[in-house]
Amino acid sequence: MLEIYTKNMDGTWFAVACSQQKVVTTSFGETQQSALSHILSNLPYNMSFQVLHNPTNFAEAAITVLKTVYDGKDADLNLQLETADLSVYTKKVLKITSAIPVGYVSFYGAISKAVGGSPRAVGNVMAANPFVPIIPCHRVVKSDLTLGSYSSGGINVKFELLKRERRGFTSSRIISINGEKLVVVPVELILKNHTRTSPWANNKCK
DNA sequence: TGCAAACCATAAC
DNA sequence: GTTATGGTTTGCA
Repeated sequence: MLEIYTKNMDGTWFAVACSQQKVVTTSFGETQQSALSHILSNLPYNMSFQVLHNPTNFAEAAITVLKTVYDGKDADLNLQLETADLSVYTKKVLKITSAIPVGYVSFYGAISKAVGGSPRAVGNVMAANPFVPIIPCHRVVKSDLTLGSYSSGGINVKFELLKRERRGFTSSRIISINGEKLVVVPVELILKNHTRTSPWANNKCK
């Protein structure tokens, strides 16, 4: 039986769905309803579940990880994620995305070069990411250094997440995961670019 | 800059 | 099966 647990921390609702000591999907949102409905949209249509009022230790621990990542802190990502139902391609994209360190971002195109497929296909995987923000799809941006989009909350949320992940890095680097190489650049580059071009950051529309 | 075409894994018919 | 849809990129005017 799938168990769903939601919790409000510092004004944001976090939600996890777990089964057999594994995380099946996660979410967060402004309201309990938005977090919950996002969770449900990631589940098969008629899967049965129960909403926990008293969390298991595992659910509580999972929520804590969500909150830690959300706050831009370095998290210990030792959670078991249930990926059995995902396609091979999706798993590859999620895996390489999870290797992007805090304080850096990468690009849709860079990821598609590493794992195959096209930038759009990578974007599709991100949009359907079952493990936000544990799998840091907010660290994937467009190659022109603009944010792109963010389906779980919009680009304002993406921007805030990245802002909290600033670590003061100054140069890009290449990380290697399973022999595949991926360029990552300091998140500061994106923040700088965003404040310069964003309509709401400088009070100007265009 | 702005637009159009190519990109390719999924979801929806 | 086939078509439609993107969290994109690139090239060309």
